[in-house]
Amino acid sequence: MTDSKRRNTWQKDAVRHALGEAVGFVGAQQLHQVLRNHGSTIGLATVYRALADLAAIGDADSLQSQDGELLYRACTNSHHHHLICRDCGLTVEIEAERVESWADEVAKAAGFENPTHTIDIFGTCSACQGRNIARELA
Amino acid sequence: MTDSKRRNTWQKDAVRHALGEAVGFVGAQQLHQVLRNHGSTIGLATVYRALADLAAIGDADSLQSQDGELLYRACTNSHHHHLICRDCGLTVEIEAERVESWADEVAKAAGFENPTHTIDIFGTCSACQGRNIARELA
DNA sequence: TCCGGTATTGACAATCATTATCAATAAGCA
DNA sequence: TGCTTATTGATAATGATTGTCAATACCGGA
Repeated sequence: MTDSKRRNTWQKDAVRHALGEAVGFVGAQQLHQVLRNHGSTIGLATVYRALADLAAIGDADSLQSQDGELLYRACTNSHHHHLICRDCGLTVEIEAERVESWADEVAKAAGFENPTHTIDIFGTCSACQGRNIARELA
Repeated sequence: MTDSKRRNTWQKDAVRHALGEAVGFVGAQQLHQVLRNHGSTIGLATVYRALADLAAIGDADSLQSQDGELLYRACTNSHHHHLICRDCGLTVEIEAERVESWADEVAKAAGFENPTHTIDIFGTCSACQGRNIARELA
C-alpha cells in the first residue's frame, strides 16, 4: 500500500532534488524561493505537499525551528536526531541509541503507548563562535 | 537587572494563577478563553505578553505542540522534560540526568558551545488508550 | 499510439497563532 | 496628590500553512 495510486511528476522530483542540494534544514517557503530562482514555475502549495509526502514516506526528516517554522532535510536512512547550529544552520546527525531506549522505557513505565519523541540539540558551532567573537570586538 | 522597571498588575497575576490551575500544557489562546469564561476582561495580547514574561523569568515551561502551537505550563523548579499524552494533554514530568549529560557530551564532541536541547516524549496515556478502543468498537 | 479516469497541480482565498501599533489607562514614586 | 511612563487592549498586520477547485497531465489499458 506504499504507492497504490501515486503518480510521478517533475514537481516532486524537483522538490526531492532541491532538498538534496540544500545544506542543513530548509523551510518550505525557502525551498520554493530557491526553485523559483532557478527558473521553476512550481507552486508554493505543491512544495508543501511534496515535502509532507517525503516526510511521510520517510525520505525526509522534519523538525520545527525555534520560531515555529517547519523545516525539512533529505533523510539518509535510519532513525536519528540532530545537532543544529542556531546561527548558521549547520546540521550534524547523531546516533542516539542510549536515548531511544531511554525514551521508550520512560514512556512504558508511565503506561504510555506508541511513544514518539522529539530530541534535538541546538548550539553554536565552532565557526560561528569565532564569527560572533569577532563581531563583539567591532 | 531582574526587574528594574517592572510593574505589577492584576493581569499578570491572573495569568500566573490561571496557569497554575491548568492541568498540563495550555496555549495562550486557550488560557485567554478560560480567563474570559471566568469573567475576566483581560486582552489576548496581554496573555501572550504575560506568558512570554513568565517563561523568560523561569516561572513557566514552554514547548511547541506537534502542530506548532506554543504551550505553557507552570514551572515547578529545576530543569526537566515532559511526557505528554497526545490525546488528553496529560503531562508527566521526567528526570533526565542521563540524557542531560548525553546531550552536553554530544554537543561538546562536535565543538558546539552553549548547547540547549529539546527533549519531549509524546504517547497515548492509559486512560486514552481505553477511550480510543471503545470508540473503535462503536 | 491514442484515450479516459483521476491524481496532481497551482493560483488564490481562508485559517490560525502570534506580533506590531498606538492611544488610553493605571502603577509606583516624589 | 500629581507625574512619569510601563502596561494594557482593541485592532490591524504578519507569516506560515492548509483548503478550494477548475485546469492539467500521468499512466494503464485498448
